[in-house]
Amino acid sequence: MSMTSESDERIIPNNGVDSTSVDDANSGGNVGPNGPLKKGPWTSAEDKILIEYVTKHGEGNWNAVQKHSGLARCGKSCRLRWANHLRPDLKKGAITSEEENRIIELHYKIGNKWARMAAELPGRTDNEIKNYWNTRIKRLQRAGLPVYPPHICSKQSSENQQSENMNTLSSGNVHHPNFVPVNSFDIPAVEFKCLKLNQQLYSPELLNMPPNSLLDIPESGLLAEGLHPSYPNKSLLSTVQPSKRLRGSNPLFPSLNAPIGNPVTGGNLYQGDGSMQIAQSFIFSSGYDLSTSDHLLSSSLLPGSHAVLNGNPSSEPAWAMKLELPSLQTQMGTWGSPSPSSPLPFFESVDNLIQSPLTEHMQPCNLPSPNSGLLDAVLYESETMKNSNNNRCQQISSSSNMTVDTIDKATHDLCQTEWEAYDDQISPLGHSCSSIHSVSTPNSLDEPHSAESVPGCKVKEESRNLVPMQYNDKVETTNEALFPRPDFLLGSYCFSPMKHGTNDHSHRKDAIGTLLGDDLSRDCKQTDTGSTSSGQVHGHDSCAWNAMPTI
DNA sequence: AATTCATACAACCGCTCGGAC
DNA sequence: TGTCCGAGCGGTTGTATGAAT
Repeated sequence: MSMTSESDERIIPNNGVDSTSVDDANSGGNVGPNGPLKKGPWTSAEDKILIEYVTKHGEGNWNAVQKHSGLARCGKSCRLRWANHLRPDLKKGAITSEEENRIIELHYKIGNKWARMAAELPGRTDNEIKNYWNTRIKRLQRAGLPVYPPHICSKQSSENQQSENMNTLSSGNVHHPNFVPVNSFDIPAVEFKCLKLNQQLYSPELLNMPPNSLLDIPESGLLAEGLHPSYPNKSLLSTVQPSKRLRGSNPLFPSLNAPIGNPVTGGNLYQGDGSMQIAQSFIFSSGYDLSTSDHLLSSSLLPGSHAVLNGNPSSEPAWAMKLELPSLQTQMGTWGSPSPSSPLPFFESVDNLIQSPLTEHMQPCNLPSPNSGLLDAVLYESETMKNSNNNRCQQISSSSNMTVDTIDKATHDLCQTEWEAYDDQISPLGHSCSSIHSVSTPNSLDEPHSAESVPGCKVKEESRNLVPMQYNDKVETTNEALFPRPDFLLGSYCFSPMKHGTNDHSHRKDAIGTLLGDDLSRDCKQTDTGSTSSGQVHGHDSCAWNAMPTI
């Protein structure tokens, strides 16, 4: 566009006001050492200065640019300008059809993760892709066309089908030739235990649905609960991503960087990214070939869960929602359902999801991680000790003594209740989220029923409260609820060696100390103060934990 | 020719994260 | 351990451009 990089004798815009003056006027109090920081379009002179600076000093330390080069631009602006326009490796010109297909495919899989999409498209920037996508979405929406071409969907569906035959991946066998554990450690089985659960939760009907139809399924309930929010994904990613950081898009479990199921507000509706991206990011960051990664990915996760907001009880028409939604809503209307506005097919599937016999899904969760067996054993022992000592907690959690059958029944009742209550919701989609969420995740402190709602295992309340997630204080509350299982914690530890820092060790010490009883009183206290709901979930977690070999 | 509208894209903004201190 | 700051991401806004009326 001509708006950038005119000569220093800038073309005066239509409004007759010199843009330089405008920029200066808009600088809005941002004052650098060289005067007010300029905003607005870059001039070629500024570009030149920036290029020279970067050539000389390299990328990074952007805030130093204005100091050393005299450029009246903030570091942020410099970085953006360089990344989006001045980088020598940028590919100019229109998006090619191949690139377009790739973008569509990637968006189908990972949603609005522009930076990661850009990483998959050499020479293209996240901004470029984002703009392209947004305009494309608008165009398609206006035309009433599907966002994702059928061939993309069919491809994904077929891959999903194929992936069903790859259960071994989800049972801890992650030794795919292309799946090279970074830093010479295996992927913790805890991760794949949960993946397996998810895989089984995803019925074929669900798999064949447009992926975004599943957006209601909270990641926290289907996958994230087995994962640690502060996974040292960055290190993993760094093996394939030279860039310093692709925050959000890169994290191995990006969704977990964000609050999952805010226990106070009753659930973060924006948590939708994760169930898909957890694995996707993992695949990406593991250097796993995308074409093959689909198997792994699909075996555990459905693509398209990126589209968030599905829980938003909005009464607006689907197309009126945020851009990311079309991938959910419009797909439903376009391909999935004869009635574009009807969510019924989706709910039918979700209903199956909830009503399906989770008990059997829990069974495979019992295999200890091949590489964490010792720690698991230690933790299990600590758990056993705790069981004997922590009667008070057990009393508080009366559900701890529930039998499997009892819990199954309770769960069934809960599901019934939830789905009956759905009638009262403005948005059934939104409630579908909360319904599943209530079964699978602790999204609210005032849902004690959920704690006992998970079938398939005896719930060990104390185990749920066992781990004080000090790993990441920002999600501590959530973590306590979502990742209470010791072997889950260990799962995070299995990754910890990759996280360079002093905290890992201390975290490990803290957690193990906790597991060995340091926090018994805390556990009880938490339970007393309503954290009973913190365990309202994770039936499979508890199951896996419960089913661990007794020492 | 003037106006309106849609499109494309650059740039900004708010937020989060991780590292340094 | 907490705070600060740099870096980066995703969403949004602003604006030039072209087509349609």
